[in-house]
Amino acid sequence: MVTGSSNKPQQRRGDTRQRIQDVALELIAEQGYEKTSLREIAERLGVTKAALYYHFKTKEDIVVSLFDDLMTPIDELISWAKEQPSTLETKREILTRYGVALANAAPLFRFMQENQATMRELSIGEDFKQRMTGLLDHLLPEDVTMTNRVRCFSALFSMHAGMFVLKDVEGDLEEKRMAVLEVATDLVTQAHRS
Amino acid sequence: MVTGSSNKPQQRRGDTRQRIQDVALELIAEQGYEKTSLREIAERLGVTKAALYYHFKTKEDIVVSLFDDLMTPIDELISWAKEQPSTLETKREILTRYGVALANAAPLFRFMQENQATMRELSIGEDFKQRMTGLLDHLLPEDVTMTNRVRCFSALFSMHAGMFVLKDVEGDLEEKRMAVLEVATDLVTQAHRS
Amino acid sequence: MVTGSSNKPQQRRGDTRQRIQDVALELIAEQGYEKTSLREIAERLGVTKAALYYHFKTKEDIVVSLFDDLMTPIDELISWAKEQPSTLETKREILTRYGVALANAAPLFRFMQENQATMRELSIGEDFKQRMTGLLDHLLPEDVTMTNRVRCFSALFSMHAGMFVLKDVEGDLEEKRMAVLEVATDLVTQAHRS
Amino acid sequence: MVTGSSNKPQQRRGDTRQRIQDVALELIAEQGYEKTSLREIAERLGVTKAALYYHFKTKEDIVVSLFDDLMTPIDELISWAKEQPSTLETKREILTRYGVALANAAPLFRFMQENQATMRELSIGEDFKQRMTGLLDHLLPEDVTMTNRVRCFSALFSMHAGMFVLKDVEGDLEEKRMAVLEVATDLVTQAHRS
DNA sequence: AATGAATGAGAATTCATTCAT
DNA sequence: TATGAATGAATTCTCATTCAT
Repeated sequence: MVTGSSNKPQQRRGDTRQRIQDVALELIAEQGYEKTSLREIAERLGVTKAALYYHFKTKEDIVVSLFDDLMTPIDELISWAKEQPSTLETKREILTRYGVALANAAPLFRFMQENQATMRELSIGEDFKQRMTGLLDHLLPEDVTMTNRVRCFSALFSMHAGMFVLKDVEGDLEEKRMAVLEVATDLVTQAHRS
Repeated sequence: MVTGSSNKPQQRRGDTRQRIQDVALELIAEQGYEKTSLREIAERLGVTKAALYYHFKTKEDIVVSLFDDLMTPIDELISWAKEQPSTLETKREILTRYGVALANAAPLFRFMQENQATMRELSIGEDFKQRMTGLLDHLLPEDVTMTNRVRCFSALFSMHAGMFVLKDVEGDLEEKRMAVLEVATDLVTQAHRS
Repeated sequence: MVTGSSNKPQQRRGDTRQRIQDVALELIAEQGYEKTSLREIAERLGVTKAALYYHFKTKEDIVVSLFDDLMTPIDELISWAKEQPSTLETKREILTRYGVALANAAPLFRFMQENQATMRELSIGEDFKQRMTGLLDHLLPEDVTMTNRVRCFSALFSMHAGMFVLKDVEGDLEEKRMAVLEVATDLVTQAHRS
Repeated sequence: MVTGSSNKPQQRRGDTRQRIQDVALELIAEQGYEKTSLREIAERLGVTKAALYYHFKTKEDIVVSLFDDLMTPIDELISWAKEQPSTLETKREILTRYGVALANAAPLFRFMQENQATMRELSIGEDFKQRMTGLLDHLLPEDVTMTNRVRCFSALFSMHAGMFVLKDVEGDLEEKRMAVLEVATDLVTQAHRS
């Protein structure tokens, strides 16, 4: 992930902003938002706290910036879904694609999953909830009973909780991913047929 | 929620410890663990910070004490499950009872759900994970494929995530609860039959 | 030291005051005055902090009370010295007797030695300094040069520093005590003869 | 003692670290380590407590830093002693030089003398004891009886206790210093000859 | 002779943030 | 593109002390 063409330890230039984001994500996913201090981030990067403020206006800003990269694929997925017919096939494809997006931004989802209290105050919380609702709309069947709604919700939710919760279950990672996707697909399928 | 019939702020005697727990739970569930300061708790109670330290050794201790009351019903549920035959009927009953325990300690589950990063460092994190695994064992079918494991996990998980996530879905609270229970039961049933 | 006629762990009665003093001395000698809290003393005794306040007015009071027992023998020594002729023989006897007093109250002297900064603010500091000066007067020769004054001071000082400083020198305790006394006597003898 | 010629409180730049050390030493020597709070140091300097933490990691760190400057001359003295022949002349010179080092760092020695209980927990305690033992080795005669050991110990000890203890004895400071040195030299000489 | 409950003052430390250079 | 120096506000926690019972 680090390109590292130079050999001088501190001197990568131009990519500082990116490196801040990398380190911030890593630390925050591991320790939580409030437990991760700017001092810690700066230290691990070998720069001063003040340097962080050259690149970002506030601590919150750093986190928000992380989500910018995440939201795009989801927005694209929603756009794509909007133009498809509302078939079971489409719904399955949505879940599959969502699984890919999720795998590509695993640490970020972990952060979201484990810092919900923080998310709520970080503006992005609301942003994300909207995306989820957006996706949900495309999974729901015509017959929107409460049970079906829960089923679809559960499908989505299980997908991005599953990854982290299953961490300490033995078994191949890819196998787990498939299993999660299967269960989610089942749930949506049942909703569709009921 | 506070049982006291009087509303004079200072005059209840002897129940301070309980009142600290009540207020702490309320605030922490709302704002998260790290965002909730002892000053805030004390102020809302009309006592000094030092008073909190008379009743609890540390901030962490307050939270841990909250979980003591929660763990008991779950432990009892596990004990009960241990002595039942491993039938589908039993599994359904487990979920039903779990749902009750969950409803009785809703704010605490909300806290857990939304402060997972914190839980991990609060010792109780591990404690709770063990209970979950304990329950899971009694839900799993004889044929433990990965998919089935995920199904049961998903059932359990959906139950205690569901309550809060469905908060802003319109509909009667009791109806939602029933729907969640139904979906969870379905998942376990499928695992059992597969 | 503890009389212990009863067998119930907490129930020794009547001697609480004494027990507070014992524990306080022990802890303070070990950790210093400010580092030793009343909570710690109370806990080690199995009583509440409030109980300490039944027996002593303040924390300082506890320490002051310890010195009451110490000062008496020294005062007696000074009184005795006052009535002796100012011979070398008398001076040697003073040192010998001082050595005994010192051995009898070793932990207290250790406390004094190691908490001088505290002593200065604890009133007793001045009290003790007066005693020292009183003793010194009886050791000084007629010819009071600065050097002789230092010699006598050094004698006295070495005696009550010696014990603790020599702690980690190998050798029999009694042997060390004798050596210290010998050196002190030498110093006073030289002053006397010069 | 502060070299600065100006008396404007805020305007010196770049020397803050040094100023913190100066003020800390002054206050701690006067009141003891635990009685001196960072607030007090900061206030007297006209900066915030947080500024202290920019320059030093902890309160303990401030004190430790003070000793760094002190240890060097003593280490040099020991090194020097190592290369001299073990004659009486050398030993006298050691004491003389030690007296100089002592005079140059008087407040620090006063702090050590009066806060021994604190020193023991401040790591530097052990450091210093080692230096003392190092010096002692070069003062001891070939015939190491317990009495001789005490004599040398007493010599060293009297030197750095003497300064402060003699504070309230009337007489010229320089004269006292000479007297102390004389008595110490006498003690070592006797040990050498015995 | 002692406890249970509390207080007020203050401690050390940490944090996000700012700004002149 | 950064750093060095600092701040203000907060935090957790500890302490000696008090007082009604």
